[in-house]
Amino acid sequence: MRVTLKDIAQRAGVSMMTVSNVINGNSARVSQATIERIERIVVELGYVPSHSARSLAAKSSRMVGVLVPAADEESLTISPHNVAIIGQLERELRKRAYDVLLRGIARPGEVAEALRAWNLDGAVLLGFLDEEIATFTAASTGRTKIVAVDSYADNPVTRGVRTDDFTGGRLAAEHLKGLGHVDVVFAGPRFAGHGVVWQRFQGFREELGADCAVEAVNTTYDAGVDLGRRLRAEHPSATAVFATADILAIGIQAGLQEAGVRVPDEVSVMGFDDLDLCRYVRPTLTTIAQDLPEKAATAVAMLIGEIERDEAPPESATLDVRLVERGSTGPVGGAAAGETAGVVAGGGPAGTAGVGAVGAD
Amino acid sequence: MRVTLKDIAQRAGVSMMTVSNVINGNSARVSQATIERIERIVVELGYVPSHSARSLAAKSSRMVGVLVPAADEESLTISPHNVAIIGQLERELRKRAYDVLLRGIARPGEVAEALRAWNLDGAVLLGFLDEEIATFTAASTGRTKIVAVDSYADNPVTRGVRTDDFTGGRLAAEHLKGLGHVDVVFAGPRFAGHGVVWQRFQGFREELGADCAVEAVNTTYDAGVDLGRRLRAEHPSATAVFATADILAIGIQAGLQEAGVRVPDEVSVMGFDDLDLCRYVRPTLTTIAQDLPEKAATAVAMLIGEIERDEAPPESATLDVRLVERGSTGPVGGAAAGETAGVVAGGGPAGTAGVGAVGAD
DNA sequence: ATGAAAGCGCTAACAT
DNA sequence: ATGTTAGCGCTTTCAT
Repeated sequence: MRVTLKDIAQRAGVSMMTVSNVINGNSARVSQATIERIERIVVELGYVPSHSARSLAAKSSRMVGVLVPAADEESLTISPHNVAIIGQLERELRKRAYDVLLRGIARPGEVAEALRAWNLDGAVLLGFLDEEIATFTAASTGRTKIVAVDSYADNPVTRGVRTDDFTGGRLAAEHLKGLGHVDVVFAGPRFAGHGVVWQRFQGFREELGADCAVEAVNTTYDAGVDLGRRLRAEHPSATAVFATADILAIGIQAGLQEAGVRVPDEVSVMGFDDLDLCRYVRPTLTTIAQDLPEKAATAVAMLIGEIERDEAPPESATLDVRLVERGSTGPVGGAAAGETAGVVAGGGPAGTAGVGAVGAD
Repeated sequence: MRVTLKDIAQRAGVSMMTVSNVINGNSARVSQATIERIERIVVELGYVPSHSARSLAAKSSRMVGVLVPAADEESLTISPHNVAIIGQLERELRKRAYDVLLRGIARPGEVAEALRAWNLDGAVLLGFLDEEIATFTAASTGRTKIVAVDSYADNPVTRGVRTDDFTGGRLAAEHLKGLGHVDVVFAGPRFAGHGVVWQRFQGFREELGADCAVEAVNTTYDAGVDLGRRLRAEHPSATAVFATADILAIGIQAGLQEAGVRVPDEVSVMGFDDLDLCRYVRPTLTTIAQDLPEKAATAVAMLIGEIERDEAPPESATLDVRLVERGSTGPVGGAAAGETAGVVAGGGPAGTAGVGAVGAD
């Protein structure tokens, strides 16, 4: 059968509590000699603590939930962006000896349920909409600390880690404007007066200093292809598209090319995230990069801070973004136009050539 | 405080056991009237069972582990292929009311530890090497049922779900041979006399009916690029490459193009897996497809079968594969050679013969 | 059809 | 520096 604390205690001729203290590193209360003896026996017998028992007896489970949206009970298609984060979260949590419960959420009520069922110490909410988060937290979360990634739904029980989406939008506009683009399409999922997409739009719009068409589309490759195909017909004068996700941008680019539109010579395309994917496609995708590992690390640090040191709920964190120029963006009018503006194509990476060239508005 | 069984019992004027039976659907032992009364109170009070307590008292936890390799304690970079599977596994398990513990494994001992610490009912091992699995299972796994995905390490305690890798290799060779390719390079991670890669190689080699060069490279985009760049120099006469993973093939293709080699006109490239990625690149990637959702569903079905019905350890399952032809493979000698069959093309410089792609240069 | 007792493996709060 | 006493919330086993 299972090796228990009691077994160790008997074998060592001490009480269970002493063993418990040794196991949990409460060495202050035990003599060096017994510590060593117990540790030897633990190894010898191959003792593994029961987390269920600990979770039941103590107020903590050393387990945190990573909760992701599950469209319906039928699917859990994790977005490439969330995928990257989950891996990093697991790694950060494991380093700190926390285990991870991975859970798709189909109905709002499932959040509170998951938290209480396993007596989770904390939870990371990944990519939920602001209004969903409000719903979750309305249903009292008890003692579980919560951090929301990629959400602007600040409220008494939820802090967040997010990218500086507003600045990301600004940088995108700055880049496109610098290349001479004025007539631009903003493509992303439908948004209202808040949330990640809204922030990006605000920043983009403000920096652009002009109106821009908005295309509400799903964040998928296929939706992008569809938009790319009809872009010329519906926005004949547009010279650039800014998509709120790389996967969408890549689809748009493919749709454009399929329709015979040259990228970036006729239409420039930008994405957001800087997934590995951006380097795989042709032209390579210009995008706004966010530091995913840091995002995960920050989320975990915030969570653990609250859990272990019972720190005051920290401020929500906003991480920096930066522009990554690749091949999918170029000066208005195409390479030719860029060159007549005075730049000598020297063998530098495509896309960077035009930046200084078209500088004047 | 927490709502417990006891609270429900008191409120309903019955014993805890009756409530417990209702909660667990043991309706045979309770009258219809009390069932309804109890269910009403459960909802009213918002009762959520404690999984820790249940796991402790019962012999089951209704939790299964999804264990993935973690190169070192520092990283958990889940491969795109495993990522897709994890999402599907979670979905299948959630449908059956099992929770998922996601755990990166850095040291062999961590497997047994994870299983026992949480009293897991089962575990899915994802993408471990055959020899690693042997190590895990050597350290007795107790009552926990285990299924290994993508492994050939059959042994008394581990069944597996795998792709028909041998046939996959055969199909690849058949396709390339049909296009006239004879001088071909096999690219994949180093392999010995067993395992996924070995199977693919065996099938490939046998169908090809000729010797072929083997390039041992890591399964990454960058390693692929590197190989692509030097392919012409090191294998001047080769007309095709078969890579054991899409991501690798995509890198190879990029490296080739970068070196001025046209794909597929001068060199054809094939991958394995059929990730979404294959449709995003140009030319689109010909590959061997495996049904990932089915793979996950099968793994879960096997696991649950063992857990719940205590079925005899089933046979390991081998899933079908099929060829998906896209733009990265073509007849030896290039489109020109193919055109003798009747097709006239624009003879464009870039190798953009992919589906729907129009020459953009 | 329902209940009482015992304990799963552990830890918190006090002893000593 | 170590031991004792009570549970944590649930299920099992055996009554009734």
